[in-house]
Amino acid sequence: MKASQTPTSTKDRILDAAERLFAESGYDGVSLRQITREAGVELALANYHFGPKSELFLAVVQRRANELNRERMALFAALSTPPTLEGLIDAFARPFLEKSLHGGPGWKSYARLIAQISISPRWTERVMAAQFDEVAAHFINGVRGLWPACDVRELYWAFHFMLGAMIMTFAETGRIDLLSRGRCKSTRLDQVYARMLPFLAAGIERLAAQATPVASRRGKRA
Amino acid sequence: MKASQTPTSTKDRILDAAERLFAESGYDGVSLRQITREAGVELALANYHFGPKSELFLAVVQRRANELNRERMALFAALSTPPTLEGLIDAFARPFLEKSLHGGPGWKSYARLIAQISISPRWTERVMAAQFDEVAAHFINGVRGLWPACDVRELYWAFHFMLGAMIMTFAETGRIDLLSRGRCKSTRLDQVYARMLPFLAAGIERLAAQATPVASRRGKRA
DNA sequence: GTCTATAGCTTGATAGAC
DNA sequence: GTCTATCAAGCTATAGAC
Repeated sequence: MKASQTPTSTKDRILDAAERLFAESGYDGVSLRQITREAGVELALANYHFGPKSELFLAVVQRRANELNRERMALFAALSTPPTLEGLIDAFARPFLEKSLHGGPGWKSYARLIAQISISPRWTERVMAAQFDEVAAHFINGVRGLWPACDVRELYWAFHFMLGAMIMTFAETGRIDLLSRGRCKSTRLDQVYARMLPFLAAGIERLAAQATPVASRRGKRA
Repeated sequence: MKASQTPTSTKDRILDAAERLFAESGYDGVSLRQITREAGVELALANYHFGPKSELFLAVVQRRANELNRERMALFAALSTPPTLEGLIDAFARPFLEKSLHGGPGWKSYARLIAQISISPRWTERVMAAQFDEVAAHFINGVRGLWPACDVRELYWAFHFMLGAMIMTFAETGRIDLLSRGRCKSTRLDQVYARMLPFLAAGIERLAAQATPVASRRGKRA
């Protein structure tokens, strides 16, 4: 974007540090002092550039949300017509996977941050709905095209379950590593992803099929 | 348990208030002053009864974890032999559903608290693994009995996705209410649960079937 | 844009009287 | 077990010099 050899601007240094720390300890678990210390800048600069702490938090979320949404929309646009269900799920989830795997450590932090926000009613409306509902609606519409006679509510619920599984996956909590005594590794996102896709596709298919009148069923099969 | 007409002990008043507030704002989002004020007791009593704040937090989690685990184990024990997959999922998830629906407001708070803890690596080992791994292993073993030739790792991952969907459901964030413009209601846990069960069963079945050598497949079907 | 200095509060924890 | 009082540290936010 910016063609210059300055290592990183003060604003970006603050955003990076805030992202890392918020992801680790949550909004209330981090102070502006910790953030500016980590960023190597003076305390007062956080307020100067972003205003109050809550605005800094929103700025952290927004920075990557736009990029994520753009990539998701691009993948939706590139799908075959009609798309496959797995294609739709993949278009929604893959940008997160790719960023987390190859986008640098900031994206890993971001994934954990989104996980916290997704779970907390406190940020649901201001952050989740505001940033992600448009793309979510796009996904739902795509699935709807595959089961036109299915009650939409089933598809909303299916999306809700999908979100839960995705968030858990990208948060990389390490829980499954402990439970499986090391046989599974949360950090091997590529391996988890390869299982998540069929798991979610099967779940969505069953819900949709159950709610579709037999007379109007297409011969849909994996 | 305790046959007395005392309304509630100081310890329980503190636990109840802490549960409600921690669930709402997270560990760092609540002060001991808020908790004791809400409980109607003096600040110093929190420390007297529970020690440092972190210990109070653990006490809040443990109080209901034992009850939950006991009920889950009872349901596992009452399953048919061999159990059905939906029966196993139900045994694991239903206690949470019933408590959240009819156990009083404390259980609703508890559900949100567990959601936060499940997502945060900070509490994964000390809380989630310590409190819930035993029952989780029981669940996995049950599923394993249904697909003896299936690689266990697939079942761990399936459990991981299931947890994500469950947590998202019981947290009742209201996200899906906004996204669906009121057509779905997070608070109608009974309705969500009726969809969650087949969704998860289908997902687990597909993962297990994919990883099971064709030669050893039983004629398993919904 | 950056820095120092500080105001005004809140925090977790405890000491000591009852 | 409960209360009051308090400490030392941390917090967000800002005013004002450069």
